[in-house]
Amino acid sequence: VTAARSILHADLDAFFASVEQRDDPSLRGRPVAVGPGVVMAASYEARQRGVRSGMGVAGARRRCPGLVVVPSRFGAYLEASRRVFAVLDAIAPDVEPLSVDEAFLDVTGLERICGTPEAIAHRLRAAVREQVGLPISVGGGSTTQIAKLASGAAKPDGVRVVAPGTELAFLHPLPVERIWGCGPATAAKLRASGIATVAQIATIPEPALARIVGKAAARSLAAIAWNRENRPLRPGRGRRSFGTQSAVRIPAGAADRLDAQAIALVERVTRRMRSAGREGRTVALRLRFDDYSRRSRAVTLRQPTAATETVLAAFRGLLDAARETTEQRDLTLVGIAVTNLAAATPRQLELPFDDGPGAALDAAVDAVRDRFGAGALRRATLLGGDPGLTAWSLADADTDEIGSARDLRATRARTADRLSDRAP
DNA sequence: TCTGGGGTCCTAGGACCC
DNA sequence: TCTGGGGTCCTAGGACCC
Repeated sequence: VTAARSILHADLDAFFASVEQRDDPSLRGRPVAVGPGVVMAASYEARQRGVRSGMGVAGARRRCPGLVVVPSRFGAYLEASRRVFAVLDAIAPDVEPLSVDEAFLDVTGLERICGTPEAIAHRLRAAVREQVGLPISVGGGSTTQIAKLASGAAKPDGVRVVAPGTELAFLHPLPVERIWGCGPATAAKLRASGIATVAQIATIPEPALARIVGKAAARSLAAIAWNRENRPLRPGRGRRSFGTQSAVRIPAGAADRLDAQAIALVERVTRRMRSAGREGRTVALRLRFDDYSRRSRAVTLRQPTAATETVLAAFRGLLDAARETTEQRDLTLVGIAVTNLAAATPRQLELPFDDGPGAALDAAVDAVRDRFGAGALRRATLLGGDPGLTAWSLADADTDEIGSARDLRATRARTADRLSDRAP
């Protein structure tokens, strides 16, 4: 027997659009869409007139003549997101980010100290409103599924907590596509078998359900329909991949035009990885064609890397491997993802310090050239200089753009001074 | 509503190892 | 030469989410 859990799901309302309305008072009360091209977020005023995210901007304007379309400002959204998460982290010990604008909070057992889930939810909303200036809705319940659905019911700008014992009454009338995790493919299979509501899922024996949607999906749907789902929260697990993609229009057989795209994609993704201090071992190519079919190719390297040249070489190999497909169909999207992430390992050597700082420096530089090649060494930085040990980190051209031989000499002079200070 | 850019997870099959 | 059971890693594709 496990104790009942108490989960909150906090979800910013029309996130990007709300940030725009917060930062530009003239947008408040007006229908706003964040674009360009495709609606990435629509304010509630715009939603009332039928604007939905994912719509083309042209279609959105047709439905909603007064629509104000503003360009997206991802920097501002990330900053707002960071501040919201700071508020959430102060409210509950376990916070699992689901995306930039939503998170689960585990408030199990906090009742005596912090109040009921409702009370916590109201406090959370007030804090986000005061400290970040954004509307946020909060749902609560005994499982992540219930909390997630409840926050949807709470929108906009509200709270909804599903009381223990009332979960099935809340769940069962819902159409199957409202289930978090039941998308178009699964919903279509269920509908084709005459299953339209969660209540109907609950009445079907799991083996029969498995024949419709497969074993794994059946197990998870059955658990949800009886509110037995017990997905644990995964606070602070960190990202699993870096990726970037770009919608293109490249006719069949014009694969030579892909190389410029490839370089741009690889540079963008490796730069982000380096500034996050991460490296990855698996490089994946994603292609989409004009009929929306997709192809992917992947390769796993022996060592994790975030170096542009290394990733680019791998990516070009994948493009080559996919050549037959790009020769046959028009390409509409090309993307890259790097997975199998690891923390970037600083290139670091530890050397004995027996013969004084000058000798240690020279030995370090020689050892580094030996180990990583002369070209790799652009700058050396002292990490620590305990008597007896020196530690150096190195940057190659790819991880440190300002590295140069002159910098190296300057660095050596500086570190030699510091080493003398520490020398016995 | 015909489609942007960023992610996550699952599954099946093959290769390889003991 | 044929044959277990168990495990890991990798690739391709699919589904789903915001």
